[in-house]
Amino acid sequence: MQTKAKQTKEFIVKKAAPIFTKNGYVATSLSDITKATGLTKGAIYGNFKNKEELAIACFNLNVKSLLRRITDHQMLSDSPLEKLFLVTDFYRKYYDYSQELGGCPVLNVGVDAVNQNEVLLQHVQFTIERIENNVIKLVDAGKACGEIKASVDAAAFAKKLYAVIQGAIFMTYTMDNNSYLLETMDLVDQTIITELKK
Amino acid sequence: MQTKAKQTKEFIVKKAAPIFTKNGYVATSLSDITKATGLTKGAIYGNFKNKEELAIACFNLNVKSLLRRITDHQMLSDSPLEKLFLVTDFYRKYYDYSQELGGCPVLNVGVDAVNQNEVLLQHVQFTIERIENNVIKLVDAGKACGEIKASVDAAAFAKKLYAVIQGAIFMTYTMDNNSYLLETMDLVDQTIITELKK
DNA sequence: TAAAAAATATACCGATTGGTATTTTTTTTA
DNA sequence: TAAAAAAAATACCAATCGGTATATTTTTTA
Repeated sequence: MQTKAKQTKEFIVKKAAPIFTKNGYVATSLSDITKATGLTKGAIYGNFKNKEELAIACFNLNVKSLLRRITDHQMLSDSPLEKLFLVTDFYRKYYDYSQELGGCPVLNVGVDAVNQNEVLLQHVQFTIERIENNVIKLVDAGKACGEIKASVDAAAFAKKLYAVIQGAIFMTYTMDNNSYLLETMDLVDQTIITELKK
Repeated sequence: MQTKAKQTKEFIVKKAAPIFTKNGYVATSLSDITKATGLTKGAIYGNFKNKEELAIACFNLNVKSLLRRITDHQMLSDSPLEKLFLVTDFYRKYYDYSQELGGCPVLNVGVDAVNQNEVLLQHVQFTIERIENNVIKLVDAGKACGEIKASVDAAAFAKKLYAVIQGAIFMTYTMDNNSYLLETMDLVDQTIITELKK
């Protein structure tokens, strides 16, 4: 029962996660983390091998809460097609929600990690694949229950869907204008209707 | 005729621009730049007030060549509607082309600058507005010559178009997979046909 | 509650950061 | 071509970087 150890470790990750998302890997310093946690470097390095291991733990925490939120939101309906609309619905509120993560972890860490940190990049790639697989399963389920055209390429749709969503997130953050997310999600809804709906 | 001065200045920017795009502002050090240029810090600081001023000059150079390429590509047709298809066509080849810029300057500097560098962010925002305005003008011209529905909201379309494009760029770079750009541009073409084309 | 173990704090390390003052070299002007 | 001006190189600065060895404190075990 090593309660204390795990508690501190979780505490550090919780405090550091939004900082890494907001600033990026290189721009986040150990002193940023000691300041945010009120702990010293000894405590940080007692719980994490190095800065990279901490950054990965932070990314994993952010992804965990993000995926939980998306999954929870999808429970509002049993229909696969409706669940797809609930995905766009989720991202309509994403600008608000993602603030507590320090921004969009997939977008920020993704851009940050390309050419900079191979391990972090692999984690982002794996996360994207997980999210796309969720969409693929929804499309397949929609086919099975006759809501979605059997001719639809689920994998191709999932790729396009997530690309469009990430673009809307980027624009909303960069322009500090939520209408990018709102209007682009409308476009996605229309695409779902015209391309997928039977 | 201060040829020498301007020459060196341009030389530094040219060498430093892809480094800033690739690594981001904080992760790019002065020693990266002295190494890439073969010059010393004295030469850099003799030509630029500080690192920020150099980063802005680098971003401006990248944007200049990017906009020139888009504009040039649009000259392949006189029809406004065709010019819109030429935009998606340009971005189908963007993964190759943007490598020489060190990545997509709008995406990379945008994500990097949010919460980190207000001045750089403003430059990114201004660039996005310029690109969107180009699209708006094309849509308006398309209306004027009867190619595009008069009911289309040009500004809203421009926002959605560029959001989708940026998302495809992000996914292609993060997944190192050009099919995101290809397939998403197909989606955009379909949207142009169904939403805009008369 | 005393001893052992674990966790945290302190103090330090060499390397690197952005930036500057000064000297040397190069270019321009006359 | 010599003097003046400009540009670039050198040498330096304090501050900060990630990381570590050791001392101290706290927690757990017996």
